[in-house]
Amino acid sequence: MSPKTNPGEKSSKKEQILQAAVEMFLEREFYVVKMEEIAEHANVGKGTLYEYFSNKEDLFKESISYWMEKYLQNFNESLKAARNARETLYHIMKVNLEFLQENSPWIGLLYNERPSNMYEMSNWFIERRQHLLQGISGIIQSGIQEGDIRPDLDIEMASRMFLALNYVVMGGMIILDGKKPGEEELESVMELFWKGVGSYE
Amino acid sequence: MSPKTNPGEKSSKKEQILQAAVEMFLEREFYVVKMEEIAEHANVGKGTLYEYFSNKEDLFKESISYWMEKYLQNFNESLKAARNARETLYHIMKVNLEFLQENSPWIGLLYNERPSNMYEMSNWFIERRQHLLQGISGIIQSGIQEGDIRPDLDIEMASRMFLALNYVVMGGMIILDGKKPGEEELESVMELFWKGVGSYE
Amino acid sequence: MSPKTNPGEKSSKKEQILQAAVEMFLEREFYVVKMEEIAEHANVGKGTLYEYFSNKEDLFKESISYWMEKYLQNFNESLKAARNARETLYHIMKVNLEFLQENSPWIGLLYNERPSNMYEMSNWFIERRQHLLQGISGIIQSGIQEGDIRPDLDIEMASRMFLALNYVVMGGMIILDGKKPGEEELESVMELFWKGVGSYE
Amino acid sequence: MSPKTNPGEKSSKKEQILQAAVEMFLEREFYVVKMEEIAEHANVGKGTLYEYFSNKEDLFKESISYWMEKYLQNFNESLKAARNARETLYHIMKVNLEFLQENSPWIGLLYNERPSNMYEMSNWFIERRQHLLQGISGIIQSGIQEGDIRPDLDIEMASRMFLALNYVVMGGMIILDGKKPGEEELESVMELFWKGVGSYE
DNA sequence: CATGAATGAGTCTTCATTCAT
DNA sequence: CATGAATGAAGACTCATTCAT
Repeated sequence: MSPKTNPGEKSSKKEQILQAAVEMFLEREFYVVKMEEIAEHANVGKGTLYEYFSNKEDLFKESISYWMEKYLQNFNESLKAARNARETLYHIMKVNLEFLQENSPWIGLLYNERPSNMYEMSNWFIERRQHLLQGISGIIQSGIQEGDIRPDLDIEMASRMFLALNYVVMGGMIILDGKKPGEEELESVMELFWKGVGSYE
Repeated sequence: MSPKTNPGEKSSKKEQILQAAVEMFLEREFYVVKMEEIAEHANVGKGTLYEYFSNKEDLFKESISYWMEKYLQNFNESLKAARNARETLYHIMKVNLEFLQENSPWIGLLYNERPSNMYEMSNWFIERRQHLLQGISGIIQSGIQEGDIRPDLDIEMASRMFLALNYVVMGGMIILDGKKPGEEELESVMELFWKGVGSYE
Repeated sequence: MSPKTNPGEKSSKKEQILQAAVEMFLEREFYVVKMEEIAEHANVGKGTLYEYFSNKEDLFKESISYWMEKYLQNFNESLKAARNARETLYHIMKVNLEFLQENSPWIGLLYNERPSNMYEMSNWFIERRQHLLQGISGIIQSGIQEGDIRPDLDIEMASRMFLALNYVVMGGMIILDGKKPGEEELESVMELFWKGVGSYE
Repeated sequence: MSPKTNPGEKSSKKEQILQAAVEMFLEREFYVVKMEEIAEHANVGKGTLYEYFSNKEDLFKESISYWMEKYLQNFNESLKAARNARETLYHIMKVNLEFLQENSPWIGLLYNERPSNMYEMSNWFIERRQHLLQGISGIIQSGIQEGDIRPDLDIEMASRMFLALNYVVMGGMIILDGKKPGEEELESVMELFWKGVGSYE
């Protein structure tokens, strides 16, 4: 009967706040989101926020981290399944897209190179981004070993390009067009990544 | 007597402000830049800002536009020279990079898909971005006609990808690594864009 | 079962709180001491404070009263012993000093003329202070009757002066110089009070 | 016509605020005085306070200092006139009293030994207090040389006693009784200081 | 009785904007 | 036109107090 007896179903108050906070921070800028709004959105009192987070910045960091952690879990799961490089990347792109659609168009936070004035946070982001890049680099290297990917490319650059592609897909399709990309579109993007734009001359 | 009588030597007060404003907005977030700072930086009184701009948001828009217009001029010039698609794109990438290095790492403003809460502004950006995309689409289409680019690709997607690549190149090299990308790196990026990552099967 | 069944060994919860509260209020300002801190210091829950005291002001008053009552007991005992005026006053000064050293430099609360904005409290203090003044007045009157004190002085003023001297002695020696005044210093202060500064003309 | 043309008559805005602030801080505790009230009392906007003082504590310090400086000027002038010790001290007491009546009953701030938690301020006070004590010590020493004051007394203690007496006079007469002490009362206090309470046995 | 999680009224402080000079 | 002193609306944060358990 107590809220604690049902831990899986009813999130703790801290998570309740975290959930409300990400939603707002992912939609609007840090400076525009007001603590009071977050409290309202989370159905708690203004003071309660400060029971769990020492200040706005802390709440911001923790809420973004909270969300990003979930994103990275997703990403890591995509890496596990044994598949060839192309399929793995395709799968990542797909799962990624689904995650974003369910959650928020805000993976930009992760891809964005923008140097925030919240330097501490910025470092946190850069680290996570490195993690993503390394994961992708790994796939590309496997791809090279298996002969699927040409061995003469700049691996790091290619990884970054893949990240950017996700960004493009996300940005172009979800945000701007507001449509859920189907297999077709994903395939088209993968083709670009795989074959490039050049024609066989 | 008018400040315009000396156009080449002394920029008008409005331009003076504009110049100071971009510099600050390109470096720090909108909400962090204070009107007073801009006034100081521009060597004018705080009240003077309001002689030329109705409010902070307006100053922001105008100053960013001012800067972006210069960027677009650059971009448009890259389009003019008669060259094949690949050379044109390469040239755009190069000039783009140089412009950014001389100015600021902030082309993110242009590439960023992030929907600002300044919706009006956002639309302005989206329009300019469309202009960029159309320019690139044009080049790609020419490329297709000339047989340099394979005709079966999704042109819009490819254009977006090119934009993202610039962002990635810029972000990865200038901001994160702090190094000036040379011909070599640019070539490597173009290769990726052109050939993709896949090996010749 | 009641906490009072063990009166000597374990003080009641109320006294526990009272004790913790005085210690804090005597050291830091009313507005700086937080209810939560008091609760922690007293090893009780925050809510428990409100079981025994209706609010912070009440707790303040009661805790200060609690402490002051102990002080007044001390004072009253000094009055009892049959001695001549000078010895009694000397004794008061001495005992007073000892009490302060064992407890806190905060007799200022009692001597201080400062009108607090807690007017109710202020009245309480003034009453206690009157009690002190009356006790001292009584001694001085006895001294006059016994011929030890000159009969032409302003008794009330002299009483106040004696109080102030205690304050000055206390303040000057304990707080500022941080030294324990010995018989010598006390004697020197009594001399001043007794003979004044003037030379025999 | 401009307010600046009449500098002696109409105080600058900073002084205007300072004046309002002392009045409030001298009457009520730091934590009880609200910035908004001060602004109202000074007839300026809330924001204006922050044009001249960086925060509440700063305003407090500056306003108290401002007032105390005026007090010390007064005190120093009392020292100048060539008179014998007793007359000088009497004069100090009198002028002191007048100053307090015109200004505020708050010289307690200066006499008070209470260690504030605003340590910086506290040091400032202690220094000023030392200045007072030294001034008085000087007078007492002169008195000894001139044979008016007995040479065997503890000069520092006597100085402190004199300060305390002023406190007593101030507290007892102005604050508690609310009456303006006349020559008679002052004389009575001086007598106490001079002759002490003891009778010639 | 005891508790401490939850609360929101109340503060200080910032800063875009105005307007008298 | 140019200025910067003045302003107050708005927001982050604190903490005494309540109340469900």
